[in-house]
Amino acid sequence: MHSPAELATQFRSMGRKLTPQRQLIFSLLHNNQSHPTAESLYGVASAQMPGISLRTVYQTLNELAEMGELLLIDIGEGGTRFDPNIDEHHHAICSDCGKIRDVHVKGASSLKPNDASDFLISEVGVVFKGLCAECEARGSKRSPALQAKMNQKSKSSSK
Amino acid sequence: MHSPAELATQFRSMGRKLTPQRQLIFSLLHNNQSHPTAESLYGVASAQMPGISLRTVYQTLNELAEMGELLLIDIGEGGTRFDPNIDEHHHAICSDCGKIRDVHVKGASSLKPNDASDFLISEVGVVFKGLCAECEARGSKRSPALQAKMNQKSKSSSK
DNA sequence: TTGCTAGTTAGCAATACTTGCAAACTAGAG
DNA sequence: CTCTAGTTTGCAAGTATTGCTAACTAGCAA
Repeated sequence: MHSPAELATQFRSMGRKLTPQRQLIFSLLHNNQSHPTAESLYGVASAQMPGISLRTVYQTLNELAEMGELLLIDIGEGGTRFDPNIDEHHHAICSDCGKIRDVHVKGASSLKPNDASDFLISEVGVVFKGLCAECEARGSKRSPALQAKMNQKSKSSSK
Repeated sequence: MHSPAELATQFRSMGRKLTPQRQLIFSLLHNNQSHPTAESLYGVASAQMPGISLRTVYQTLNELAEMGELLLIDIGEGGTRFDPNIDEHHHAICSDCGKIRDVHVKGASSLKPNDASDFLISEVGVVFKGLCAECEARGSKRSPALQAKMNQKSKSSSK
């Protein structure tokens, strides 16, 4: 994502207005590596600007995504995550704490399905699931049942 | 996924009952490559067993997933997709028609993030986005804006 | 075959996430 | 300073999924 200042210019040049709400969201997103959900961003934003609406957060997030300044990640856990990092990268998701980490993968962009030569690839995404360093160190272990349940669709793990 | 007959045995051996509803769902899932949503399966199931409940479809699907007989795929488009193919494989998703295709990728399992050596990988997933042969042939082109919108979170594209 | 009971189903309420809508508001051009 | 197109809010509505529970039934045992 571009810097708040650059985004400001960009917004104006598109006939969009630079409102305090948008400025706040830009700044909260800048250098944000936490892959926040709309809701979590709203939480932080509310602290600094009481009264800001969740609707506005969603709206601005969607606008940024449309402009290609944000990526949307959907890991099937609660809501959509927003990623201000738009360089080519991939994700490592901890199945225990749910944290998502940006990672780089050598050779990822040259991957090809070996049984779908007729598919015109425009984008390749790699997702690693496993344990992050902290959870591994903590010796975190869950019952296979719970683990399975989590891998499927836990709606509340990391909130 | 195992055959309906094998699943029947498996269910019973776990103290679960083999109901007509479950049998129907097993058979609808067997050799199903369409990556259905719960809703779409419900549609087909209803045709053959009027009165079956969507709740039951969800329930059975979740049970199968817990047993490891199904994989859940979440592509951030409408609902969760269920994949009876549980062998190692990956997915190619057409950004135009939304279809998901199972593909195999040589070397995928040996991919590693090159900047997260402390992450303990348990699973690697590769997703290709692009155009399937049909959509490509049809010369399908969408406006960049719409395209962006679709990539984000279209809730109604392929239903 | 019958009866019993643990496991299931159906249906609706409830929840979580996200968007649609309309009225009130405001950034920024002139 | 004015005006207006673009914004923000708050709430209703929509979609996807699960919780709850009364009625039902598969499958065991007699």
